Amino acid sequence: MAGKRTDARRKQHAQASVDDAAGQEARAEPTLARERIVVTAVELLDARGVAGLTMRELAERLGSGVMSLYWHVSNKEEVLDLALDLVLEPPHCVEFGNWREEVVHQLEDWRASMLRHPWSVSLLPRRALGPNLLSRLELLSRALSKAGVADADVNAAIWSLWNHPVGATITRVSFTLSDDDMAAGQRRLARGSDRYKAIEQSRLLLDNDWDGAFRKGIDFLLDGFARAK
Amino acid sequence: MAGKRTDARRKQHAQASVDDAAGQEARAEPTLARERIVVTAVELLDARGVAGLTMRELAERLGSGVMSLYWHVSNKEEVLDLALDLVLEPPHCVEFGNWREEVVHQLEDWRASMLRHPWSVSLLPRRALGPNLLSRLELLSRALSKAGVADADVNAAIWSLWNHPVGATITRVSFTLSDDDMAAGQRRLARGSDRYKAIEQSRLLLDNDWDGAFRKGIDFLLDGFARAK
DNA sequence: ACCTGAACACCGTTCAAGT
DNA sequence: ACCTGAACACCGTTCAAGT
Repeated sequence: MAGKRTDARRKQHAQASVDDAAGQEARAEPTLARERIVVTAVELLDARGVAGLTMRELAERLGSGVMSLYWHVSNKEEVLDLALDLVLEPPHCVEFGNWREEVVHQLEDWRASMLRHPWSVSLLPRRALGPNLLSRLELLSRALSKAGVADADVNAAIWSLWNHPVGATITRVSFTLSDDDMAAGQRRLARGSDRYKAIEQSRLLLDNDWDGAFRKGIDFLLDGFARAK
Repeated sequence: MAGKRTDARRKQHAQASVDDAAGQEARAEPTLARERIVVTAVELLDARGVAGLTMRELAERLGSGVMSLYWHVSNKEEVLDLALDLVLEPPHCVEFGNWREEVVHQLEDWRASMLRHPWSVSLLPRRALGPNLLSRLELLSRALSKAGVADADVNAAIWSLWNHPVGATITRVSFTLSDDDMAAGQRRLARGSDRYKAIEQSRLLLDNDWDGAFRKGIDFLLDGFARAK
């Protein structure tokens, strides 16, 4: 969790890690192999999940020896960082008339990106924030700056909006169970039906309009901001 | 991610898995070892994080052979499930006068539990929901039933509240960096200072009043519900 | 009913070489 | 500058036995 983050003994080329955004036009050649690795890693993650990403398997898919990877990449950790970041690329900046639509669009796009690559959400908690995540945060901040939220509340407002897709996607992924698990869950609910009375009554776990609930959640927040104004 | 969830070839005693809530008073003896394992697993996770939890290390801490664990537990996966669930035990039901305080209390307690065991939040996405998580969902549903939210919105309201601590805790954990990372992040921001103008200006990443922002987020949502009523 | 050690099929990564 | 295979120190888990 904490880990050894001090990568002083990094190979020189590794300045071009997730960390830096500048200077990406120069020396495009060596970066190419790096990109191939990351793209293939994403494919592998899509196909086999986090547990399926193995340096050995990754190398095989690339038709190279395992250790060749380590010239382009310092770690398996770094492969995960890069794969996560690749998948979270923000949308090209669309200009909407009103800031409300802009916020909704940004958050829905983010959620959609994560749902397209369900492993990404499980990597979110333990990875440092990559540049693409930072860019999204920046875009969100800008959109919200037009909303006229009180100065004292604006940061809290940004974080609340930010947390919504994160939480919603995790919830969605962890509550989307195999049919077996679903059946087991139903049985569990039925067994202790007094314990989970409210859940059963509201059909909370069966009413799976995740998209609608997500959208409504954004609206609740935005309405809440308006009221706090 | 998908994985082999069909545990037909489970040892008999393993009916007493996370799944079931009934029949926990009978035959307390064998369960004791199970509990010891889980408690020790939590200690180990607290000390060394997810990567530090090893069946071998766990056995050593318990003073037993590695394979002894497998009589009480079918998997490392199951150890993680049980550890997660143990840590998410809901608070004893306190009766508040108003539902608003009740909701706030529940969500703050949940967040605090996760922050006490930061590894728990990284396990949330990939584990099925244990009984304690379900209980929390039930308690939240009940508290909110007194809020008078429109029928069509009540489930979306519950999910929005539910997602808030999940997202907030993940954000808090992944933005709480080592000092090294913090410095690196600052440098990154400074370098592309036009790219991250809004973030810098609002001092979003430096203003680390996480508790306050979390609480305000709840209020935004609750105010949003009131408006949608 | 409960515990065990040996063994298997994997991991990520170091190192010393190759071209 | 880029790639490689052998080797090391780990993993989780199966199996066949022990008590």
